[in-house]
Amino acid sequence: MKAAIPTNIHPGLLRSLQQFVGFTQSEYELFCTFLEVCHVKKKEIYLQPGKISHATAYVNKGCLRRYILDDHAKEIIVNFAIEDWWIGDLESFVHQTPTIYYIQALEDSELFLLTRSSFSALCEEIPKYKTFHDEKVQRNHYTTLKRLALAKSGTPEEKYLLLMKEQPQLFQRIPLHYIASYLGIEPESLSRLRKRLTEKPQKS
Amino acid sequence: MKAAIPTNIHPGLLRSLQQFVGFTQSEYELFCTFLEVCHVKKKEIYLQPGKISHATAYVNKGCLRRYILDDHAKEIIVNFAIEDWWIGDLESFVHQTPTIYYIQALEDSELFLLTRSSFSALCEEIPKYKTFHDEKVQRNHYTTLKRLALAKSGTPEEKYLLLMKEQPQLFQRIPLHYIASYLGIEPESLSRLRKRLTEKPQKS
DNA sequence: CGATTTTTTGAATCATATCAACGTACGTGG
DNA sequence: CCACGTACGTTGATATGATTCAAAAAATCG
Repeated sequence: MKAAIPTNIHPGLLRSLQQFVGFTQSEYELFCTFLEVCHVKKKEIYLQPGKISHATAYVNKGCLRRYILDDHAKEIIVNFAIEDWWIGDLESFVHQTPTIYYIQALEDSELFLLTRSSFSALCEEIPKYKTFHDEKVQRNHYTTLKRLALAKSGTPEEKYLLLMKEQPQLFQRIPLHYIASYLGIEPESLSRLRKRLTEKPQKS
Repeated sequence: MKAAIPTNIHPGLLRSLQQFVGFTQSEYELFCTFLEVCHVKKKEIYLQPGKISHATAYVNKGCLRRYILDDHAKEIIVNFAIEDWWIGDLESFVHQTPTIYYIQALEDSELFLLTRSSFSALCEEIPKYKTFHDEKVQRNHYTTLKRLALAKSGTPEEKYLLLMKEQPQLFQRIPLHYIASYLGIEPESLSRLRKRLTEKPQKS
C-alpha cells in the first residue's frame, strides 16, 4: 500500500506550496523527501473508527469521502476530497487518539502521506510550514462554521444549487446518492428535486 | 462601553490559563494588563455584519449568542457563550475583514477584551500563549466538524436530549426559542417535543 | 453478457412548518 | 402596588414536504 518517495514533479502540490507557503524550488524538493506514496483502490477504506490516523494525506489523484456512522447506522458524509485537497482526521493525527471517521476511496486514488514523525521533522526544518499548516486549520474552521450555519438554513433545493455553484467539479465524478448524504437528504429526494428543477427551469 | 484594566482576580480566567496555558501567577498578572473591560447590556449588539472584529472576548459574566441572518431573514444561532468562554469572530479578527455574524448579549454581560494589538504584543511577550491560542482554534475545529455531522443526523428530539445532557447549564438561563434556533427547529416544535417527553417520560 | 451499482418513479405515511390565537410571566412606569 | 406592555411559551388546525418502502429502469463494470 505504501511505497517510497514520489520521483516526478507534482504540479498541483508544487503550485499550492509556492503560493500559500512561499516554498522555493529547493524547499519543495526537500518537502517531497518527507512524503510517502499510498495507493487506495476504489471502495477501499483508508481510515476507520477506532484506528489512529498516522498521517495527513495529500490527494494527488482520485477522490475520497469522509463520513461517520450515526446511532441509526446511517452514513453521514462530512466532506469529499479530490485532487489537490488534503484529507485525514487532524484530531486523531495530532493527539494520537482513535478516530470516529471513515475515509473511503470513491475512485482508485493516489495519496502522498505526511506521517506524524515526518510532519514534526518538516516543521523543524522548515518552520514556515508549521505556520502554513496552522493557518490551514484556521481556514477550515471558518468554512466549517459557515457550513454549520448553512446546514440549518434554507431548503434542500437551495443547498443543492449552492453546492452546484460552488463545487461543480464534484458532480462530474461523485454518484448522486453520496451528494444526497452530504446535503443531508435521501437519494430519492435529491432525484425528485433535480427533476423539479429541469421541469421548471431556471428563470430564463 | 470599554474601560480600563480589571483590578481584581478572576478565578475562572486564572484557572483556565493555569490549566491550559500553564501560566504562572506573574504571567497571569501580565496577561491581565493586556485586557480591557467591556460591558454589554441585555439585547445590545456587540458585533454585526460588515463590521470588523477588533478583539476577542472572554466572557467574565453574562451570556451572549452568535447568529447569522440567512437569505430568508431568519436568524440562525451558531453558538452561545457563557462565563469562562471566549467569543468573537476569529476570521474577522485575524484577517481584519468584515464579519458576517451578529453577536448579541442575552443578559447584561461583562467581557474582557483582548484587542488585536494586545494579542500581538502578548504573543511576543509570552509565546506559549500563541500556542495555546492555536490549539484552541484546533479544538474548536474538531467540535464544529462533529456538530456539522450531528446536525444531519437523528431527530430533533435526539438533538435536544443530547444538548440537555452536554450543556444543561444553557437551559437554566437561555429562552427556549433561542435553543430552538440553535437546534435548527421552530419554537413550536420544541414546545411540542418537550411536551411529548414529559408525557412519555424517560424509561423509568 | 450478467451482475452490481446507481437513479428514478409511485404511493402512502409521518414529522415539522406554518398560521393564528391564547395564556403566562416579567418588569417598568404610573 | 397595580396596570399595562412586551417577551415568552403553549396549543390547535392545517399544509407542506421529505421519508419510507417497493419496484423498476438505467448505467457501469468486469
